[in-house]
Amino acid sequence: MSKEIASLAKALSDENRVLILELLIKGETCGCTLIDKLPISQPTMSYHLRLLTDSGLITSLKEGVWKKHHVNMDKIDELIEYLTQLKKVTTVCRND
Amino acid sequence: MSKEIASLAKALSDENRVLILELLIKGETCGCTLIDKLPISQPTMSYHLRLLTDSGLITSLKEGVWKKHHVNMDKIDELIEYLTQLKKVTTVCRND
DNA sequence: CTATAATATAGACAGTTATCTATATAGAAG
DNA sequence: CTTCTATATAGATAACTGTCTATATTATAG
Repeated sequence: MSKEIASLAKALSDENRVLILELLIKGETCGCTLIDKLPISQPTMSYHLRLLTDSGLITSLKEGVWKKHHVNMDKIDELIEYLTQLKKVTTVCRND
Repeated sequence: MSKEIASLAKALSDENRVLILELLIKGETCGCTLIDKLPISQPTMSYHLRLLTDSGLITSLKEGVWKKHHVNMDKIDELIEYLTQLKKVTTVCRND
């Protein structure tokens, strides 16, 4: 559990990756349009997209020459759920 | 914004730090009791607690010999809020 | 003042990360 | 088949991370 959370958090621990996620979620799907919007080279973008894919936060589908990327809402939900649960624990058990 | 999120995520990107957060939230407050529950040395624990403090995810208060640590719910909320907002964007703008 | 307990700092080190340039691969179009 | 476009891989590199041991600091108690 905490290992999975740490792994998702690691994927989000770089500003460029957070920005990529935002762009993807706003409707961008293709790496080629993303590179114009971030101050990184194409190989670096490829690297970040692979990391995000590995973490499960995005899914990638090859369509001819392009690759379409999508944010995996389940993983976002997983994070929200974990953090929400964390808050609940406090309200019940805090005893200092 | 995305920079702040990346920074919070980075603080959560290590399993031991996630575990520390869970222990703190369950009522633990003192580093000295934490070290018995994680497979790390005292200096390493000190290192993680400092990182968590720097990120704002926990606050630390010296009380005599001990130091009491508390999870900062505002930061947790900040993360939840951001992720929730991210989901909303999708529902409205997705056009692929 | 000295001993004990909690925490911090210093220094070392192996492993990981984000980045680049240069090059390769794969598919589409002429 | 060649050219163009999108993406991936290789190799290099500087910076950062998590960890340790050893030592220092700080506060309490005797």
